[in-house]
This record gives sequence, C-alpha cells and structure tokens, in this order.
Amino acid sequence: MTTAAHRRSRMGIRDVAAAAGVSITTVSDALNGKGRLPDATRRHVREVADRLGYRPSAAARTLRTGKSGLIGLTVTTYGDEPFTFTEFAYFAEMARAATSAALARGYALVILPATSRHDVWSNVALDGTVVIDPSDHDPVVTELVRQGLPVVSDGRPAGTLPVTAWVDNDHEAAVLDLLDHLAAAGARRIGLLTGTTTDTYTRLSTQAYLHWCNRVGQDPVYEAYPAHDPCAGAVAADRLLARPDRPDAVYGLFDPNGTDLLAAARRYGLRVPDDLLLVCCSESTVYATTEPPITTLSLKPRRIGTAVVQLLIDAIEGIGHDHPDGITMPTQLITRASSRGRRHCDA
Amino acid sequence: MTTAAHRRSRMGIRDVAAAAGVSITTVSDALNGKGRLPDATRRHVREVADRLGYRPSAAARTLRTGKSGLIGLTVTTYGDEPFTFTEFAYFAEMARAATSAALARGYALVILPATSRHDVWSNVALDGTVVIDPSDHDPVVTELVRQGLPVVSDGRPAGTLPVTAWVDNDHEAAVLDLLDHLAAAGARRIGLLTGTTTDTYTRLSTQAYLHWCNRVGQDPVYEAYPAHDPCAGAVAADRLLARPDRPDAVYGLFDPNGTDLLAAARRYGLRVPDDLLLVCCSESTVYATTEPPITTLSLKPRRIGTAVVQLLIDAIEGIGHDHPDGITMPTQLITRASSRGRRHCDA
DNA sequence: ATGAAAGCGCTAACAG
DNA sequence: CTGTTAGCGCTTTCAT
Repeated sequence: MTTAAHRRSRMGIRDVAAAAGVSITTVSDALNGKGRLPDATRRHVREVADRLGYRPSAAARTLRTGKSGLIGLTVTTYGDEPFTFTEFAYFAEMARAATSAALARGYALVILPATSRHDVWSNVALDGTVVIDPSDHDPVVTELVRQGLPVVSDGRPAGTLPVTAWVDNDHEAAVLDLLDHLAAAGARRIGLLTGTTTDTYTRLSTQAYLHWCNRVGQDPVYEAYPAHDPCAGAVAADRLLARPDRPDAVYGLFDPNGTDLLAAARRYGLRVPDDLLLVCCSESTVYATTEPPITTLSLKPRRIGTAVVQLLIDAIEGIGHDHPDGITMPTQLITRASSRGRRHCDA
Repeated sequence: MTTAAHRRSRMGIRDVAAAAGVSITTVSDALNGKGRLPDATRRHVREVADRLGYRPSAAARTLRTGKSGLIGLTVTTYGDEPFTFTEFAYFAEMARAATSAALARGYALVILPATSRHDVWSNVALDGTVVIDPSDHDPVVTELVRQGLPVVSDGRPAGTLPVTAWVDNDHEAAVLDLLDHLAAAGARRIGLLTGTTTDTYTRLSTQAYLHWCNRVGQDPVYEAYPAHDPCAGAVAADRLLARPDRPDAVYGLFDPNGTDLLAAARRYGLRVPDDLLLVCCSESTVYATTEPPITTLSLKPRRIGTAVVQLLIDAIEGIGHDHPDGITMPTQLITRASSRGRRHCDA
C-alpha cells in the first residue's frame, strides 16, 4: 500500500524509493546533495532515479520550501503591449543580462507586464521581482512589498516608493559630460530632443540639460514628444531643426532620435557634423554604420541587468549589503564622426 | 486549534474561513467562482478576503491542480548569452506578442535559455513550452516531450523533432517573391548574403535562392558568414560587393545586413538604388529612415508569437485543432527606395 | 447550501 | 547512517 504508484501519472519520489529499496527521505537527500549519506547510497539512488526518468515536482518543492526560484521581470507598458517601442534595444540587452545572471544563480525570469490582471500576478509564485522604471506610486510595487517580497528597480524609484534596492545610471553626470563634449567639439547652441513623460530618466536628463544651459549661459532649445510614439519622434526632430533659433548640435534622449535627426538634417540640407553635431542615447549598433556614424551614449544595460538581479537574489537569500539601497552605474559615450569637431578629420 | 494561524507568516485560506465564519471549502469556492453558493455568501467571503489582504498561494494551487499557468519560452543561445544578437528585433517583437497573448489567457512566460543547466529546467513547473528555432535533435525538446508537456515551435522543426505543433513563415515563397520583385525593378544579377548556420530559416531561404537562380538561369552569387557575429556580417557584405562578378542587387538574410551593405556600397562608390538594389530581412524601423530607405522583408513576428502561444495553450487545455500540426504565416515585403527600379521616381 | 477529510509530492524535524 | 511522520496551502470528492 505504501508504493501505490500502480499506473499513476508520473514517476514520483516514492517510486524511486521503492525501486531503490530505500526511504523517500534518502531519495530526497541523495538527489539534493545533503551530506548525510555515504557516496555509495547516493550514487545508487541517483542511478535508479535516472533510469526511471524521475523529475522532482517543482510545485511540491516550492510549496514545501517556500522558494520557487522564480523572479518577476516587470516591464512598463504603453497601450496593450508589454515593453515600450523606444526601449527595445535597451530592454533586450538588459533582459538578456538579467536572464543570464539569474540563471547562473539557479533562478529563472518570468515576464510580467505591469498592467497584468491581478490574478496573473498572484497565480505565479515569485521569490522577488525586478521592476523597470517604476512610476511614482506604482501599485504593483506596493502590492509586492506588502506581500513581503523583495523588489529591486532598474531606475531610481520616484517619490517614496519602498523598493528594496535600486540600480541606475548617473544620468545628470552623463548628460553634463556629453554636453561638454559637444561644446568642446565646437557646438555653440545645443538643442535637446526630450520626452513628455515624467519618468526619472527623462526628468533627470532634462534637468541636467537645463542646468548646463544655465551654467554656460545658453538659452535652452528643446522639443518634447511622447517617447513611446515613434512617429512623434520624427516630427519633433524636424520641428527642432526648423526653429528660427536652430541649434548647431543636438542631443536626443531616445534610441531612434539619431536616425530621425539625421533624416531631418538631410531635409534641411545640413551636413553632419559640419553644420550639425549629433548625439543620441542608444544601445543600437546601427549608429556605427550610418552615414556618418553617430555618437551614442550607452547606458550599459548589461551591467544594469546583472546588478539588479544580483541585488535581488542577495535580498531573497538574505545576503546583507554594505550599499545603503541604491547603486549607480557608469555610462559610456561612444564617440563617432557625428560629434567630431571641425578640426578633427579622422574617420 | 483549527485556526492556528497565531502569528504565522501569511494570511491563509483558513484565516479567511475563520474570519468569515465559514469553512475553507466555501472560501475556495467563493474565490474561484464555483457556482454552488448564493451570491450573499460569495460576496461576504470575498469582502473578508479582501479586507484581510488574502492572496492564495500559487504553489499550493499548482501542486493541487497540476497547472502552473507558466509557459516556457526557450531561446537559442550562442556563447553564454541567451538570444542571438542578430535576432534582437525579431525576438523582441515575437516575445512581446507572445507575452500579451499568454497573458490574455491567464498565462505568464518564463524565459529559459536552451542551454540552461538541467536543474533550472526541472525547478520550474511548466504547463508547456514555446521553442524558438529548435535544432535538429534538440535535447530540451526531447526531454520536454518525454515529460508529456506540449511543445510548440517557432520555425519548422528540423528532422523528426516531435513537437506538438509549429508555426513558421513560408520562407521559400517569400524569397522567390522578393527575387521576382528585384528582377522586376531591373536587377540582372542578384546576390545573397546568407549564414553558415544550418537552421531551417537559413537553409530554406538559401535553397529558394538557388532554385530561383536555376530557374532564371543566373549564376548564384553569395557570401555566407556566421550570423551571430555582427562584425562578420560587415566583412561578408564587403566581400560580396568586392567580387569580380559583383551583383547589381543584393538580398541580406539577417537584420543588420541592410546597414552593412549600405556602408559597403558607399565604400565602393555604388549608389543605391541606381547601381545597386538592396533588400534585407528585418523587423527594424531604422530602415525607414536610412539614406536611402531600405526595402525589408518582415516575418511578422507579432503574428508568429501570438499564433505559437495560442496553439500551445490550446494544446495545454486540450482544445482540439483542425490544422494537422503546423501552420504557415505570411510575410510582408515593405518596399522602399532601395529597391525601386530605374523608372520609378516617387520617394 | 455547506463542511470534513483526503491528499497533490515533496522536505525537514525527529527518532531510531 | 536511515526511516517515520508531519505538514506546506490549497482543491476536490463525498457526506451531510
């Protein structure tokens, strides 16, 4: 009666125990590498389990141990679709690094759009969650924290959002640095292509631009558009170059801005970099082969993804940290022809 | 003693039952919408559960019901990282659509690189799996099928891989159509930029090209390179245009080929489309704003992602199908300036 | 219309 | 060194 697995659905731990002539505890210990049994027993049990094609039930283990090995990856949504269009390359890189990092520590990632119906959220047993760019009073984060789950955000949490930790770039420093770079290349009036959204990235970057303008005594010249709409970006780029106070250098905050600005420049007969210096924030490699190649600011999403996951898993496993709660990662300016000053002439 | 939840970790179903003055069965039924209790009871229980902030345990439910609501999304890997570089845009779009579709039916996606350590695979309770471009005798697929899980692949399975169903484009038709398009635009000798890998997409596309050449009596002109290496693509593009039998039109099978070919054309002083017609297979929008804009073949990854998930969930839920086991989705040729013939002159 | 009780398959105390 | 036992928190018969 103990091994009633007559013709039951799947091979269970009891079947293995029976076949190996040991107790289920021994099977469990042998398979989980608990150090209390002699190698002979362990090998034997493992072999039997293998032969039987036994796979432990993840559900049962999760229920018993309270750990699922699952990490949520919450992505912002605009409209119905998960992920925003303009963040493709960034998101893909970040998610890829996060997936690797999680995997290396035995966890897997579950993609969960922030707007998910609530029942989907509670239908999956999560050990913790990575949140990308949470909004000010993000209900998802609040709920997760209430459940006692660790939450680490990619991007400083706005307001008083109670995340466990966060990872972000030093956006102010990056923008200031980049503007200095453009000025050094001969820019006299630098324009900005920015977003109408209020996320931290857009806000901090724009603020940094305004500070810089203020510091060097330049009038700000910028156009803002809804960043999730790719068409709006092309229009805004055009608008920026059509202004009477047309800038002689432009920084675009979003990935597609480079090609949009290049196209707009062509329409107005502006040569890059001779008449117009160009930089945009992007992770895309297309800018290495445009004509001319365009200087980009990389946010290094791989590092961010890795760091976020490490922080989260550390929190899950109760590993303490010296960092207070947020860490800042460097950005990288990849200088190409579009921002080389008039006196430079190398490719 | 029945409601021993003195100061226990989380609100359980028993706590709700106690607080509502009913049995746990009633709570379960009320929350899951079983139709056997009067509305009054149901409302009352729901309200109490809400007030207590009760969240059912996904792990327990999964153990009991055998369904986790989790679908694996297996991505091919080159090297250590999940996803291949050249497939970014395709993968991102496809994954996004798959995520939406799954969500709409109450499922979530788990990202699982095909090379995962085995223990990660068996640590997560999956109801089924989507596999992207499985290789010939993919061990992961074999194992999953052995476990009795439904597996649907994006891309025809090579060999005799026993997937439950598959979704794919009609690559042969797409390539033939595209080559006809180029010929109609005035191409006399069409070249191909292809891959050295043996996946179905590359194989079928290349075959179709060879067939077409054979049919129209053109000598094949192609260069193959390892598609996962972005640098190799640029080199191969250059090689193709450097040949003595230089083609006057080129089709590139991989996403970055368009910019690479454009750059190579510039190096050789070839004007596009006047001296060289260009088409590449890509989901990227950058080709709408390059100079000139480049014609692309879209594989419509959204549709594929959606279809794959629908098929999988249907299989999970035991919904029968008329389709035998594979379905073919159309592609779309997005015609732009790079492939407009000499006699056309609109933008 | 509701409740009691039996597990789902595993891990972790606790005995031997 | 190994086995017995008690649950993890639900859903689901079956009984009332």
